[in-house]
Amino acid sequence: MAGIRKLAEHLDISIGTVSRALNGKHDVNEETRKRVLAAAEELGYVANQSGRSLRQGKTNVIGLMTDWNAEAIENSDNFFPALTASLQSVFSRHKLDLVMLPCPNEEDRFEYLKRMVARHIVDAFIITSTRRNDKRFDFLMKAKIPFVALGRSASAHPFRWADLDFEGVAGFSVDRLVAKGHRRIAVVVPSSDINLGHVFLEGYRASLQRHGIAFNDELVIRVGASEQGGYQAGCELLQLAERPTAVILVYELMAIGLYRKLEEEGLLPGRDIAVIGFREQPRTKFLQPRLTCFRCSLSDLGTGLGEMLLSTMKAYNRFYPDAPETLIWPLTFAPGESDGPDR
Amino acid sequence: MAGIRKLAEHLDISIGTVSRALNGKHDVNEETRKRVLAAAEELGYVANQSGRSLRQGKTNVIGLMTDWNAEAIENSDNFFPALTASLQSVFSRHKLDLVMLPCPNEEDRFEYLKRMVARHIVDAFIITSTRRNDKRFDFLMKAKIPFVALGRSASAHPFRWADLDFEGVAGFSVDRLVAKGHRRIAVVVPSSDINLGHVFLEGYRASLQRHGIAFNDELVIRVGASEQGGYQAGCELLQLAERPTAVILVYELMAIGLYRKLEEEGLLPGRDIAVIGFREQPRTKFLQPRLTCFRCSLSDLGTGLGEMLLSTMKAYNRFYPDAPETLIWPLTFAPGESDGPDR
DNA sequence: CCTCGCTCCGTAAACGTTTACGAGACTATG
DNA sequence: CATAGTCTCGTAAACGTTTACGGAGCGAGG
Repeated sequence: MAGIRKLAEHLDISIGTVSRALNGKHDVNEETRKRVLAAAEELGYVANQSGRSLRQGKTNVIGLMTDWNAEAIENSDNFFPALTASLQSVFSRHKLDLVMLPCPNEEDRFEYLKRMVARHIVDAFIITSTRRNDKRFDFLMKAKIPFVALGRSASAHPFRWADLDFEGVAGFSVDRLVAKGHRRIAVVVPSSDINLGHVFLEGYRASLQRHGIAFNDELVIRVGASEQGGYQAGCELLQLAERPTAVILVYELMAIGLYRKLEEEGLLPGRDIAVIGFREQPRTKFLQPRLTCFRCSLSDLGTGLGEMLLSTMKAYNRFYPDAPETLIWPLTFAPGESDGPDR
Repeated sequence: MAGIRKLAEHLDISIGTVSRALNGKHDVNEETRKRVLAAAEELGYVANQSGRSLRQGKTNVIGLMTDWNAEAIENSDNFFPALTASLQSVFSRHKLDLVMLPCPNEEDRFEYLKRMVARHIVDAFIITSTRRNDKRFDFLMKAKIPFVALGRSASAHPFRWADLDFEGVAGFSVDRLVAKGHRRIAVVVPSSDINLGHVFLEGYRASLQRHGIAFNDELVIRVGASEQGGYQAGCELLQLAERPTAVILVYELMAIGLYRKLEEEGLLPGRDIAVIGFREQPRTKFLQPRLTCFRCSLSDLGTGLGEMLLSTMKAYNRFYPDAPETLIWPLTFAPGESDGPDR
């Protein structure tokens, strides 16, 4: 309720000067500034964000847009909360607040984004769960709104993104399995249009080619990105005429369902079929035999994403989008027993 | 960029009428309203939130405040995301948006809240991780800002809250363990001032008394609300001169650490010591032997909380806070083998 | 003494809405 | 015909900031 006007007349100073003093403008006497700051502290004055936003045409708020229906929440398994922590800490140094924009998916994600843009509720976006064909990026670029993406897309125009190193993981996994003597290596990817599936498959394909192994479409299983999906993948794998000797999972929770299915069939990961998972998570740590997979620091990834967005916002008018920056985030190998003994 | 002014002159109508038409006021010709709505749709006009907020003195945004340092995120394990889904769906029906206010805890939670209040960034709050002595509630009530809490507190003034049924769980668990012949029942609670520990202990105490068992402070273990906390609790339990025959964990992830410690000592839950966990989670489902615990529908709890807040906001000026409403959320029993066979 | 530049501050106009108020054009009622 | 009431709509004043502009005061240089 304070208001800058109250503060000004309490100090017997014009509101313009008060505003300048609080915002650190240089054309104000240091003595005056001290008085203003002291009075603001005393009266508990904080600038009303609506007024400021209206005048400045910006809100100092960053929006993290996520798919957020019940299923997505369950399967994302604390991924975004872990990311927000480091994002938050990067942004807070620049007086920016982070809010999550949970898209309830009943309506289209594109419509949701458009509404958020029109409402002028945030200055910039972090877009996640990128699809291969994702209208959101061209829209944001046309609207000249800064953003970065977590994940790639097939947009015609370049934009800034960060992503996990799917190519690296695909190459490493195939190399390792081939070295152990495997030739029939299946891969399980999410069935949705989410882009990471495509990226991983490209890496997988290239790796096979390097080893002179023909790509076999039958060995690509597409299921939901969940535990249940992993179970279903297990069913499909075991129904193949010629059973694969190894399988790579592109989403971590799938490992849980796959293990369950294998156990039902009396099969043991690492002995009867080699299994490599993707990202290690608390829930996959308890699998027996221990899952061979990769580790990834989400907090560092968040920091990288945040700084990328800051640089985008700063440089926006000058050279964006001619200088897209991208970031491929490495994962470190975490060997278990599930991919079998070395040969 | 559209702006209501552009829209008005495109229609050759005053901006006042346009605004009234869009907001569904009754003093506008139906014919005119149709034209306005059509033009708004065509030009993609959506009201600028800053302007509206400034004029109306409200933002139509609800803030969900959470402790959100790295540790809290890890240990909350998808609890809040699951809650936001149902909150979101309740609020969206009333044209309200939900944002998460992640308090990075470096600074005091109280200061953080005060800043958010002064910034006028949200109309109402949902407060979580309530402490026994929590200054936030009295502050919000004095400031006349609507809120509900997830969890109770020891505030002098009544306010609206929802909470899990700790008393019910405590009573049920003690009853069950006593029926199985246990007399030396330990309990592990979070060591922080978080209020649920106190509530649970009261229920535990009352239950013991009903069964004529003396309360023994030695059997109350206080550790961090995490896997590691559970491990540490295991260490402390096993060091007691006279080992308890049963233990109740007031935070679910503790079970994982406790199992690990017991395994290291060659002890089996359910055979050598009875264990009852609190809320079942994906991560606790895999424990062997299966953990005896309780289930809870987070989405229904979120709906309840959301509606409680709506009613608070609506009724605010009339009878709040003289008519506090509270909600104790039930959990259903999910028996496993970890609490031993019946006798 | 005049002019220039510098420092500091006040004035007032925006930003995009909502809404109290009043006015004009009707209709109904007497 | 006068009056009151109803239905529409335009006018203009807020809401709380930030910021372009200009002016007052003062010292320095000519």
